[in-house]
Amino acid sequence: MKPGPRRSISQADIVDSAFEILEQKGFAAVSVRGVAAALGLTPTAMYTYFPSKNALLRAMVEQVLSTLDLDAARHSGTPWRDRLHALAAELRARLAEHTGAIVLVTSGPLDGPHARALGETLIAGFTSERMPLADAARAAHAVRAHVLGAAALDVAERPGEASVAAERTPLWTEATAYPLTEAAEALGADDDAGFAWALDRLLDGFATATAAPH
Amino acid sequence: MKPGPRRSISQADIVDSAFEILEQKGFAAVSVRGVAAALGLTPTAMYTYFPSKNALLRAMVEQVLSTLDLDAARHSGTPWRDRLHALAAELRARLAEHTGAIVLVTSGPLDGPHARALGETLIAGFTSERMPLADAARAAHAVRAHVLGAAALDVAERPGEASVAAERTPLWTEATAYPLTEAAEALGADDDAGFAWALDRLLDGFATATAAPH
DNA sequence: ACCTGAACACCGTTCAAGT
DNA sequence: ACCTGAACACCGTTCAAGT
Repeated sequence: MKPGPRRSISQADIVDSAFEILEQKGFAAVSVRGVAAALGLTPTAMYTYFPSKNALLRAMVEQVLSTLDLDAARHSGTPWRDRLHALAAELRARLAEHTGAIVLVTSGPLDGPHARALGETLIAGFTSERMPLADAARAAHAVRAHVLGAAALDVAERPGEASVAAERTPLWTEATAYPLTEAAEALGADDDAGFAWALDRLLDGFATATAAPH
Repeated sequence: MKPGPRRSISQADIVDSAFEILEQKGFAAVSVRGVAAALGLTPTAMYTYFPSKNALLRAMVEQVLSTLDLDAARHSGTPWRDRLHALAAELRARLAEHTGAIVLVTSGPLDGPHARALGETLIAGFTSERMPLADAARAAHAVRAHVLGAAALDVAERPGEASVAAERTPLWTEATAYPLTEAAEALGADDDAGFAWALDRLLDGFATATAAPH
C-alpha cells in the first residue's frame, strides 16, 4: 500500500464509517483521524473528500434526511394528517437511531438539499389543505421544531453515556421537591404515544386557526 | 503568584467566564484550558471546581435555566396561557442570547434542579386548568420540546459562523427546486410572531383535547 | 487526483509535588 | 484545600512530497 491514485473509497463510504463510529463510541469519538483509521487511510487523505470536519458532519445530516420517504408524504392517496404523522415519526426514529444525531443537527446550519426538500414537502402538505401560504410555512416550521425538540429531549432524558454517577444530582433534594413530575413519571408515559398525542394537538390547533382565521 | 490555598474564584465566576468565551468565540472555543487562561489559572486548577468539562457544561445549562422567572409563571394573577407565553418566550430568548447555547442543552442530560423545576412548573400550570395529570405531563413535555426545537432551528437558519462560503450548497440547483419555501420566505416571516403563533396552536390543541377527552 | 509523513497549534485529563 | 508543572494520549488542519 503506497501512495498514488487509489480511489478505493467514496464520500458515502466515509459517511457510513463515521456513523458506525457515532453509534459505537458516541459523538466525541467521531474524529477525522478516527474515521480515517477505520478506513485504513491517513488523516490527511480525508481532506481529499471533505474540506473540513464540519463538512463531514453536514454530509452526515444530509444522509440521515435522505432516508426520509418524501414521496410517500407527497402521495395524496391517504389524508395529509396521516402522511404527516408517518413522516414525523420517521424523522424522529432516524434521529433516535444513532445517539448524538441531534447534536449533529443542532451544531450547524440545516440548509442542505434534503433539509430544504423536507421543508418544501411540509409546506406543500399544509397548503393542500387550503391553508394560506404564510400559515403553512409557520406550520411547517412548527412541525420541524416539534420533531427536533422531541428528539433532543429524548436523548436528554436518556440515562446518558456522559453522566458518570458522581456527576449526577446529589441527595440534597431531601423531600420530593417535584411531586407532580414524580407522580406523572409513576403513570409510566410512553414516549411514542406522547409524541403522537402532542403532534395531534398541534395539528388540531392548525385546524382551528384555518377554520376561524384571525 | 505561587501555589497555595487562594480561593480567589468561585464556580459561578468560572461559569460566567465560560459564557463570555461562548459568546465571543463560539462553542468550540469553550475549553478547559481557555477558561482557565481567561481567569489566570492553570488548566489543572479547574479540576478543583469541576470534575470534568462535561460538569462545567452542565453547570452552564443550569445557570441559563436559573434566570427563568418561575415565580412569575406560578403566580395565578394572570391567565395561565399568558404566563406560559411569557415563560416560553423567556426561555427562547435565553437560548438565543448566546450562540451555541442549544448545543449545550442538546449535548447532555437535562436533569439539573432548575431543569426539573421548570418541568414541575409547567405541569402545575396545566393541571391548574383542570387538565388530567397524564395529559398535563405530556403537554409540559410538548412545550419544552417546542421551545427547544424552535431555538435549535433559529441557530440552524442563522447565517452560521461555521459555514464558510466554499462549504455552502453549490449552484447545481439550477431551477428553483423549492418554490413554496422561497415564496414563503418572500413573505418575510417574523420569527417571534411565528413562535407565538405556533405556541398558540399547540395550546388550542390542548384545549380541544381537554374539552372533549378521548 | 489521491495519498503519505512530518509538523503546528491545540485539546481533556492525570499525577506528583508544593503551600 | 488550592494550586503548579510536567506529562499522556489525543485533536483539526497545513504543507511539501511522492505516484
